[in-house]
Amino acid sequence: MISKTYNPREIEDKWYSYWIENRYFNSKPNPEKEPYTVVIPPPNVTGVLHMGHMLNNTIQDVLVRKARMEGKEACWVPGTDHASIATEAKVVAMLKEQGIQKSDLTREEFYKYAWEWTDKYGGIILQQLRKLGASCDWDRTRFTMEPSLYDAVIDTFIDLYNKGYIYRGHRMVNWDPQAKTTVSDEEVITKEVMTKLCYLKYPIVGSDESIMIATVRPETIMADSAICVHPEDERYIHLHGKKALIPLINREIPIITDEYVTMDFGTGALKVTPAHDQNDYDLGIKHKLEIIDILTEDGKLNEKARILIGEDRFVARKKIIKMLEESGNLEKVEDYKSNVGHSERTNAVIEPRLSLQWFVSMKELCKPALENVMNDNIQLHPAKFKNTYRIWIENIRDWNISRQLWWGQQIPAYYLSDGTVIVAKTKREALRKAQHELQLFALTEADLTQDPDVVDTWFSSWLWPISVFDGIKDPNNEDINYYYPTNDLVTAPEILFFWVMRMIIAGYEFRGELPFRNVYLTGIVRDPKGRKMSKSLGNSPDPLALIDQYGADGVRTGMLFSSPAGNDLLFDEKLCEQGRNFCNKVWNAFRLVKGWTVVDTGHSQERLAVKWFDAKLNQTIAEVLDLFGKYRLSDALNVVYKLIWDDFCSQYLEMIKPEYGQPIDRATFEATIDFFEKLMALTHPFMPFITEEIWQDIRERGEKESLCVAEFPKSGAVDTALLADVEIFFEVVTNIRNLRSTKNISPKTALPLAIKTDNQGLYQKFEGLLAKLANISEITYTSDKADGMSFLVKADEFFVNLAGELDVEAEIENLQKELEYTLGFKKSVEAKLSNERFVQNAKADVVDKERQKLADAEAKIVAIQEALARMS
RNA sequence: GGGAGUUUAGCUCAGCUGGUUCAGAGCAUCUGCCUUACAAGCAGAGGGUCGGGGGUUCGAAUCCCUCAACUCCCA
Repeated sequence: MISKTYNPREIEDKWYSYWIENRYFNSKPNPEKEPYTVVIPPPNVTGVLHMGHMLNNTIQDVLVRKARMEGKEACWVPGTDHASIATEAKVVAMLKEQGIQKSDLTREEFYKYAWEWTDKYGGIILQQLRKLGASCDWDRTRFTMEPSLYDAVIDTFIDLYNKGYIYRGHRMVNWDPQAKTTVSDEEVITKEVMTKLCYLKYPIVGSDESIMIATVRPETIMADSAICVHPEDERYIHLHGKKALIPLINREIPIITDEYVTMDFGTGALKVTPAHDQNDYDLGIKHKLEIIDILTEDGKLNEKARILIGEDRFVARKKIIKMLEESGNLEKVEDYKSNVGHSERTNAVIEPRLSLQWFVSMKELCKPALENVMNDNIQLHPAKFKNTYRIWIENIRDWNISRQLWWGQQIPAYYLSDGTVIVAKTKREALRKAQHELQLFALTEADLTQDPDVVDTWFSSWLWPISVFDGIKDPNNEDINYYYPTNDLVTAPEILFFWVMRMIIAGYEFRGELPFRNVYLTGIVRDPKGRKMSKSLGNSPDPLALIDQYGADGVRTGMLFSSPAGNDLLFDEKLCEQGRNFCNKVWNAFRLVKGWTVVDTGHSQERLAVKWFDAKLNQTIAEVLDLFGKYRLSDALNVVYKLIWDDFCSQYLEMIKPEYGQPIDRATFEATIDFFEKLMALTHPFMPFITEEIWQDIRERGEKESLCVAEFPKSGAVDTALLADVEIFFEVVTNIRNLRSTKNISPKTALPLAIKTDNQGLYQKFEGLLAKLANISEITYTSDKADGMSFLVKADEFFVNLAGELDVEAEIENLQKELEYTLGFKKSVEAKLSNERFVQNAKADVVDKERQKLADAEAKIVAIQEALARMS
């Protein structure tokens, strides 16, 4: 006895183990097959599966499973990212709980803890992906901090340094004074904060006059290098070239002009503080101003400030306002809303700070990355992202790659006591270089100090498509030669720049080739109200709980139903419910077919139904393949959904279904099993578990057979004439059912039908099916009229004898409505055709179509008018 | 402040290079059904001035201009 509802729990683990045991997901280079490669966007090793991963990995699995079934050597490489900031933060927090300070540990000791932590919690997410059905080659699991990938990062650093792309320089960086590290732009969260806008008077040297500036950072006036006004600002023209005095410390600074200044903001005069603001820094460079850094690395004022030394920047702000007030330099204070950057990790206010950092010069490197996306060598799906990509890459800045952290790949730069830099893979190598190239033969390893910083995490993940195949370390190995370039990358648009673009750069730089051919950009998973899913809002469902409740197949299809590429997905559990219901529908179709007894009659009783569904199936397979080619997976799924639910279940199975307890003839049965098998194959990429279960049970299978390596359906010939005829047939059926519905006649009551048509042959074909689907007792053909309610399909008239009272009035009304509509239709067509310019300008086939429409409409009008004449 | 994108049924979205009375799908809604595969279901139905305005064209949801609203990215 097969269960009335589909029970995913019993089935999913069984088949996942079966797939793993039989190593269907494992791949090795096979020259006889075309490779199909996908590398997973490595989730943070600290990560836990969330809805974004679910969507992203479902899409990858659909693509990979389809490729595998198409006979390609499918290889999906899983792995995790060491995520230096996130992981280090978690390890530091864990140590703190144990009463250990990071500063108490040596780097080596810290690493021990970090690895312990990684081994313990890392990769939970990869376990969770198995529940989803992800068909990754788990033997190939990689981690960005494992030795081989670590080496790749170091090697590429040295390579880029030697090529002159990596340099060390003073730059304005985002400084977190609490964590005492730089943070990347993406780790800075800007928040709107209420602050005070202070209007300060700077006395003009050699005059009684003063110039007023507005600032939200009065504590930085001691770092001012100039006052800047717009060159055309009439208020200040007389001050050009003069000097002003910084209040409290009375240092002289020049008054300069630059068009950068907005005349109508504040007073139109700007204090220029190159050490503590990015824009001021740029201005400072342009005008060759002095750079005075008055802050320590933990955000306190240093001795260069001359006053308030040792005070925290925010304490100093309060104090200096008071001091300025007392000295008479403070004109007024206004409340002011401003956007202030905060550290994602510590929530400290980010300080723009000049520091000595490592950079990658991007201008040259990114040229092929722009070119090859613009010319579609690498295709973005949807293509609308090309524009954004181009604009961004055209405005690219040099990439700050050093991070003041421990967990990550340590920068392979060694310093001599005089500051000389030697970039080399190891200390020994660096020493050798120093001895040979610098002739410093007396040097020992003890004289060399390695840079304590690590590289930005993206500096390792940009190698991912190469490094997972060890293509940096061993550029000619079998794997990299076979699997690279990979085929499809599936990721979120928000890391298009941080990650995707950099992988493309790395691909061309280190392999001379693109890293992947297609980039499928998913949307962001949001809640039904359109808000981002977040822990604090508590609006993110637990993916594993969803799988438990709706089944992995249900959740997978639920996610895909409503997520065209590039569109955000407004996730609602109802979608999973729909997915689950779909599974149930498939399951019950299976139960029905499975329950039939088969009899050998020597012929097929339902040849027409079989021929029709064969055509429909082939047509839909072609459509699905086309949609896959365009990466329109959501649409592909919807097409399959309708094929199964509407065409297969609602129509086909009802056509061939024997009376209760009756057997089915073998030919029809075999055809149906064949269809079912193809449908399961077509659906497998979307719903791997239920399709495998049914596929395995619907026919005898051999020992090692599996749907996941069976052939993906190919489309065959489509009998379009038959499809068109069946459409007419369906319309007749719907009309009859509609009549029943409005007249309250049970579907169980068989009704006689009379047809007035010039095309008797068409309907004779469908007599048997008409009887079944519309419960028609007998069919007669008439050249005149017959008793009963009538309706029209095309120009043919149908009479259903309802045996009850005829509602002539209602019928006349219906006919009149239809007549009105058809007359209007005819009129609009005629208007078109009588328009000379239309006939002249429009394409011939468009005009022909219009003529055909006119003829059809005229025939229909005649039929309706005849019917009306009979009624009255 | 600069840039990109979106706006079509109650909701989420299709609608490719203008051409069926072109206005579509799924979900939701309404009506009637427990019809021996499935009530997680079946049969049927209603619902939209394609954001507003203007233009090009024989013809515009589709192309152009403009206004408005929303979203994202960079500053």
